[in-house]
Amino acid sequence: MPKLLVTKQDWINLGYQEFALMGISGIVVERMAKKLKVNKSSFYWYFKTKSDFIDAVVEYWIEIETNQIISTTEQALTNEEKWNIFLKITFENSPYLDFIFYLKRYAQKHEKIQKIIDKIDAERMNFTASLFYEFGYSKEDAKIKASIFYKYLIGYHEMIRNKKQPKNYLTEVISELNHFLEFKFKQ
Amino acid sequence: MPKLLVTKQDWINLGYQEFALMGISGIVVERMAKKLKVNKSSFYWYFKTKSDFIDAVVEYWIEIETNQIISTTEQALTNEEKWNIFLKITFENSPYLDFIFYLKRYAQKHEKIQKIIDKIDAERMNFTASLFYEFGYSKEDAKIKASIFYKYLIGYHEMIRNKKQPKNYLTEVISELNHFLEFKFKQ
DNA sequence: ATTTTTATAAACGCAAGCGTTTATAAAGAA
DNA sequence: TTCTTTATAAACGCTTGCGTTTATAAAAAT
Repeated sequence: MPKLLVTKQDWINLGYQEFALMGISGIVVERMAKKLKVNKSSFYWYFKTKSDFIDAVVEYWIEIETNQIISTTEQALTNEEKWNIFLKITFENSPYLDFIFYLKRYAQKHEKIQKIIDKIDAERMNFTASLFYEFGYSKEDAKIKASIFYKYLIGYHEMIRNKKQPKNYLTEVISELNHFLEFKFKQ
Repeated sequence: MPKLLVTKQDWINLGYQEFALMGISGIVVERMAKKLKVNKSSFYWYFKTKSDFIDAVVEYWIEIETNQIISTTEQALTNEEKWNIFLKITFENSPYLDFIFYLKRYAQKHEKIQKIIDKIDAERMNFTASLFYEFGYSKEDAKIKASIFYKYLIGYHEMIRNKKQPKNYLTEVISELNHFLEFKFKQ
């Protein structure tokens, strides 16, 4: 084989980035080829169709997005530490947060994707609920609070977009969370 | 003049619809012309550029979206009635809700639009806060509660998208709202 | 009754994007 | 060493979309 200029993963990484920035309309083969400084035939070598490519990108997103949140949080030893890490990870702004936003819109016409999204949303919600349960809520309350928390989280990110997030952003967040989350750790 | 097939407002209405469905990538002159069963020269007759068209669509959105919510709500006589109308209007699903979401993404590269959005968001938030103030909160509390409410509202719509909203959706909503909104009306 | 304005059609040239086909050079396998 | 596979380049045909230009018919103005 010739010297490999661009790997399959390079394409997926870029696709992930572009989709998070512009959604499905950001996935433009020739433009991505230009960015990777390679001919588009590289794309069609690795992926039969654009649709296959999207699938690969989504799979990659699943891998890094949710799994990382869960595994990172669960590394913590104490509940308080878990909570702090969880808050930091979930509320910290990132250019990739829009990925799921655009994916939900894309899913309007792609049932398979909608099922994936429902699964991911449920996983996140369940994980949050399990955290809240550990923190002292009953199972039922934990579920309800997680549901409210998740919606608040989405709204939060929607409101801070295109704004720079201050260093002490968690202070304000926690203060608002306290309006519907009662558990408190020693500070 | 010849018999007018398609008015300027027809174009704007369609643009409004398309943008709410697909964002900026939904504004495609020739596709819209096909939908209106007219030649695209009609478009370029009314609008010098696509950018001018977007501006007109945004202006239209401002007109009908926020103003309607506020004026409809304020028609109510009692506080309880206001609250009920407000809840119904804000939580009821509509295909046009995505307009502001896509507009926020569009605003990433259009500062003028971002300023419009900030203004609208502030207006909505202020209106909500003023409602909550009427309902008994202090001015400061009303502001905080409105801020939480608005985020919850956004998250709610993000979560029910692509799902059919049950008839009694308000029951669940109110039950969750009660976790951070204390005011209650006689039922 | 002309003339002007209005609103659309038809056609044009151009750029971008899709997916395919053909060519080719480097690496690995035989 | 020859043969095969791998990864990319170059070129092609086709479609979509942009914005412009030219033509034209109906209504309004003169």
